[in-house]
Amino acid sequence: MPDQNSTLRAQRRAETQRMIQAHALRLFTERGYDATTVTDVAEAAGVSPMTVYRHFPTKEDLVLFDQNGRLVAERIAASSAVHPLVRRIGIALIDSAAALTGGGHADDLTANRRFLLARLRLMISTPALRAKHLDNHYALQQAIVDALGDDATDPEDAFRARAAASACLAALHTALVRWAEDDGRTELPEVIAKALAAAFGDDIVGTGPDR
Amino acid sequence: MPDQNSTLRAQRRAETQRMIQAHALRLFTERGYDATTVTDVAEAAGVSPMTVYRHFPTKEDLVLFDQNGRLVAERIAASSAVHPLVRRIGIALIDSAAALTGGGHADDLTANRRFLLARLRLMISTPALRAKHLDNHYALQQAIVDALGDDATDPEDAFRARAAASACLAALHTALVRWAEDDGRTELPEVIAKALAAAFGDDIVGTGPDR
DNA sequence: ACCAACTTGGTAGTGACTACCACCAAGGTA
DNA sequence: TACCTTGGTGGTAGTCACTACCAAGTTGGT
Repeated sequence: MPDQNSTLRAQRRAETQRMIQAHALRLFTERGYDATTVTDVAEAAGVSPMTVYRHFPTKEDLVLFDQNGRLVAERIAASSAVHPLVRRIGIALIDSAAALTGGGHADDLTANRRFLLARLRLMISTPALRAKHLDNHYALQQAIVDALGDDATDPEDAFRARAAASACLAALHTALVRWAEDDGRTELPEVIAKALAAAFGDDIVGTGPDR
Repeated sequence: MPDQNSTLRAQRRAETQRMIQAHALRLFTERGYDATTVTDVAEAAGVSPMTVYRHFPTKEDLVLFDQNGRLVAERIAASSAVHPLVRRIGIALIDSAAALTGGGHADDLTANRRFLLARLRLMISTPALRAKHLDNHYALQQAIVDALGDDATDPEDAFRARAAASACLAALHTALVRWAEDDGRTELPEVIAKALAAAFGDDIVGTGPDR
C-alpha cells in the first residue's frame, strides 16, 4: 500500500523541511538575508546544499514557504454569496488573520505570533523577498477567485473578481506592514479592518449579518 | 561651468541607455527573457557587459525602467482634495493611462502602444519581472501618498492613504493584465475604470465634478 | 533475499552580479 | 601647449544562486 508508505515518507520529508526552514530563518534574522548563503543554511541544518534546493526551489522560498492561503480560500468558499465581493474577501482575510495570530492578548506575544513577525520583517526589509511575496499574491488571488465560485464562464465576471481580490490583498499587505511596524502590539484583524475601511469605505467591514 | 558639460554628457548617457534597452527588449521578445543573457544584449548593442550593468543595475531593469510614475504623482498632486482618496487616485490613474496610450482608435495601434504592450507582456509572463514590477509599485505607492499631500504627521492618516493607494494600484495592475490579454484592442482607460468600479463601487469613478 | 522508489550527496557547469584596476576622451586651467 | 580632473568604458577574477548529470545509501513492499 503506498498510503502508509507515502505518509511516512511525507512526514520525514516535512520534518526535514521544517528543520531547514527554522535554521534558515534563524540565520537570516541573525546575519541578514543577503549575507547568508544557502551553503551556510545547509551547514547549520547539517545537510548538503543540494538537499536544501530539493526542499526549497529557491532561496526566497526558505522564508516565504507557508500555506496560509488555503485558509483564506476555504473561508471564502464557505461565505455567503449574497454580499459584495470585497466584503466576502475582506471578512475572510480578517477571520483568517484572527485564527493565525491566536486569541491571546496583544501583550503576551505567543511563539506563533513571534514567528509570523520575524518572517514578516524579513519579507518587508529584503527587496528580493518582498518582490517574490507580492508575486505570490498572484496565486492567492487566483485561489480567491476560484473560491468565490463565480461564473468562470463570463470573462467580465472573472475580471471583476480578480480586481476585487487584488485590491483586497493589497490592502491586506499594507495592514501587514503596519502591523510589523508596530511590532505586533496591535491586533492584526483590527489593522486589516482599518485598511479595508480606508480603501473600500467604512461600511464594507461593518458588523452586519453573516459573520 | 559644469552645466553645459553635464547636460551634454547626460544626453549621450541617456542615448546609449535607450539604445541598450531597445536591443534588450527586442532580444527578450524574440528569444525569451530567460534564454537571453546580459552578454547577448551587450553584444547586440555593441558594448561590453560591464557597460550594460553601469546603465541598468539589474537585468530586470532592462525591461522595467520607465518613469510613468511621475506622471501619476503629478496628476494626483494637481487633483482636488475634496474627493475621497480612491477617487482622486483612480482618476489620476485613468487620466495617466489615457495620456500614455494616446488618443488614436483601438484599431490602429500606435508605435507607443505597441511598445507598452511588448513590455507588459514580458512583465506578465516572466515571473522575475512580474515580481520586481509589483515591488516597484511600492515606490509608486509612496510617491502617491506624498502627492496626496495629506498630513504626514498623523500616522493613521498616512496609513489610510497607503491602504487606498495600494488597493488602487492593485486594481490598476489587474486592468493592465486584462488589457494585455486583449492585445490592447480595448481602451485602457475604460478597462482601468471597470477594475476600479469592481473593487470600489460604480460611483467612485462615475462622472462628477472635477475631472 | 530482492526490487523499486525515494532521498541524499558530489561534480561541473551557467549566468547574474560585484569588486578592483587600467584606459581613454573631453573640458577647464596654468 | 602641457596638465589634470572627470566621467564613460573595458578587462579580470571572483562570489553566489541555481541546474543538470550521475552515484550511493535507505526504506518499504514482494
